[in-house]
Amino acid sequence: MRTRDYDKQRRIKESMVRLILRDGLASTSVAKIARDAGVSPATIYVYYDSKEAMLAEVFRECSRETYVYLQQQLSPEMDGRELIRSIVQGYYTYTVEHEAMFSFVEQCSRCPGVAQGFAEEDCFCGIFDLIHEYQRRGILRQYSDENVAAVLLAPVKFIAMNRSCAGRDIDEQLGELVQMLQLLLVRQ
Amino acid sequence: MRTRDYDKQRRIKESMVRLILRDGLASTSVAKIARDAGVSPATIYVYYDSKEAMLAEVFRECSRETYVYLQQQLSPEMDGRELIRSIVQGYYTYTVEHEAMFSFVEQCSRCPGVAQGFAEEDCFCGIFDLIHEYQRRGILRQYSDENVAAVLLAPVKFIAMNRSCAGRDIDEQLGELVQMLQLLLVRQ
Amino acid sequence: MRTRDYDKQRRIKESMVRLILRDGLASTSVAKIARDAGVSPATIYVYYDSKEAMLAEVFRECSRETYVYLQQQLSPEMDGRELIRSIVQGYYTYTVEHEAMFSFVEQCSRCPGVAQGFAEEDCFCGIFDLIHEYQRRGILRQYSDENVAAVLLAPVKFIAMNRSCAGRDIDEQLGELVQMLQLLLVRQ
Amino acid sequence: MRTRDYDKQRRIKESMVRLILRDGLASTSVAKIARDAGVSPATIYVYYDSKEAMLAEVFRECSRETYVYLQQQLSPEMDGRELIRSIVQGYYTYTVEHEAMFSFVEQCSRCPGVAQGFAEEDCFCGIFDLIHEYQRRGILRQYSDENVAAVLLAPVKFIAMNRSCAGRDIDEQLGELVQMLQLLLVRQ
DNA sequence: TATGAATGAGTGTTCATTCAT
DNA sequence: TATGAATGAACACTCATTCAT
Repeated sequence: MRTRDYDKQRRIKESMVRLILRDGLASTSVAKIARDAGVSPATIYVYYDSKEAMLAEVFRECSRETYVYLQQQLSPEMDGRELIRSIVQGYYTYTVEHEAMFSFVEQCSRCPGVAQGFAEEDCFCGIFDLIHEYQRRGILRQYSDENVAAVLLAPVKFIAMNRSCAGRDIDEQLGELVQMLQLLLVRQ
Repeated sequence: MRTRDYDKQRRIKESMVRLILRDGLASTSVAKIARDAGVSPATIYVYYDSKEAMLAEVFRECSRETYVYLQQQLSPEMDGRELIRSIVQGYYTYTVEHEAMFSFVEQCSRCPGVAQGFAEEDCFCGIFDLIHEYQRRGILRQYSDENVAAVLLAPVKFIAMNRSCAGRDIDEQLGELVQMLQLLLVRQ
Repeated sequence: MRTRDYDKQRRIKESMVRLILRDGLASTSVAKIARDAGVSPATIYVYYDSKEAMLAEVFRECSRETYVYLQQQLSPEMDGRELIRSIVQGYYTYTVEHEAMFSFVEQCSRCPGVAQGFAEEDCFCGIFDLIHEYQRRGILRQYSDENVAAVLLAPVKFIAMNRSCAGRDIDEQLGELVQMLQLLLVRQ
Repeated sequence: MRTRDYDKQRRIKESMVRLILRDGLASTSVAKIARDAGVSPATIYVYYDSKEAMLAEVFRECSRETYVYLQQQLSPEMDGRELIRSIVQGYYTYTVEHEAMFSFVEQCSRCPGVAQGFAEEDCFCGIFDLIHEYQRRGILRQYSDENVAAVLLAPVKFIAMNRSCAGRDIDEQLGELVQMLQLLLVRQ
């Protein structure tokens, strides 16, 4: 009996994610993904029950990965300002360096049936644990988790998405955003 | 000769926007839109050159509308804190009350070929004029336009999108966000 | 607006029926039918909602046609023996001359989902009216409708189906069957 | 070396027959049969060269079985009327109790390539031997084999197929049919 | 302007079968 | 013998678009 080829599955995932960045979710068909991954369309159905199931599964995987990466950038030794800087910078770097995965997640999260019952915030919980610790120690202000997540992540995403048409220097802009969020969140 | 029927065009737009909220961009076909709008598929091509052109055109219209509405909520008589509150509250209310249009814009904005060469920030310029005025008068802090837009809009969108799974009271959360942004942007 | 081309629909029906005789129900695809009928596969869906709906609709049409033809062979002026002879001979002739339609009906009638809720006997009712008249006049014996239909139709179908491998003369055989059924059904 | 597992082959056959009753020949795939039988699709090809060969082989087996069963119901001690009754009743009982097998045979018998070169009558030969004996002894009338088979089997099949929609009592109907065939075939 | 008919190209998915173990 | 992986070809069906009226 032939055994499962996990490299094949990896190629399928990567093709899907890359093509969705290039052509958009609506224009990425199973046949295109298969051709790009160098497998038969039927092979995709060995690994996934349906296109939607594939999208949903990879969507969840990618969502998790982002936050796992982000968490690895952080350590309890950092002071409050460093923590904010690392989150903002790390999240930005990730979205830019994993542009395809990021775009894929963004598109899936707007798509009914794929993102169903999945909240981005849930992945953020590991980071919340750290933030709570800082809040308990009086280093960060005591805002609600939802709003902390909202101001830490959403503006970065906004900047990452609009970065191509921005005239000014992106590092400078990001630096300013870090300052703003430090001012907002870190108890002086 | 019959004249162009603007009611028909309106119905087409509304059907498209509503169906994209319900089924997603990828699952909304010209035929479905036509059926929902009560016209023939061919009729849609009287008003638009192609599906993509239709998406792009309505996308631009909807994007503009959001900011027109937002601007109407604001007046130069407001003090700084009121200004921030109005922007945040107005934007939130709009996204919730025009859920379909908002979801439509979000989906299109990730879609290459539809959102091509269109930046959300461009629509924001009317509001920037007002903000610049407040900054000149020393009421608001002098952050870059990009970052001001980022912190004012993105967190609201984030909250609006995740509002269904939030345990806590949404008004309370929004109130806190307003306070945070007032603290951040308004010179005390 | 282009109008419906009923000749096209006729060709679709005929292709379907002919191909099902040649290849069997299970091996007759929509694409094959379309190719044979000289239309696009998509065109078939202008006239029918689905393959199953098409089968069911044409099945009903064909079933009805058989009995309409049969009824036309009969007249109240016939005596009892002539009536039996005409039914048997007419039914046999029809199945042989409309072999494709007959085979199509036979295959559909075994297929769950196509023949659902359709009884061959229902089409026979016009002929039953005539038979009842003969029974009332004491010309035919008073057997139940179901058994009269069973002995009049089923053996003919049986012979028609097995006619290729029969060694003996088919007309002679049919003649004998007529005699048997006259003996059975006509009061002497 | 493992030996051929006849239980496995039996399960494959049973699954095929059962599924074809439930879903129809056209909707019964090798994969479904394998899943239902609890084996791998590849295993089916250990026992059969192809799907068509499998259908043809099991079709022949099932056809034969019916007549073997029927023959067992009969004995030379019976008088003419008993013989007719036993054939009719036995055949009916068999079709009802082995509904799946019966439906399977019926569907295959219309399918070119499966039923090719196979006549139902051939299986009937054992019974013909007995019937010939009765004819020689002057108990049954001297009709041709084809017509005897036609009137004995086809009406029963007809009744069995339409039994669900019949309003009247099925035993009563079958009793009448027996009487009719006794009248027709047994020399008084 | 407005339309239902028509379509070639494509959709997601399953097919019967073979491969490698 | 027995299998899950793998597949090219086919499946039923829908797509965005154009045609003929």
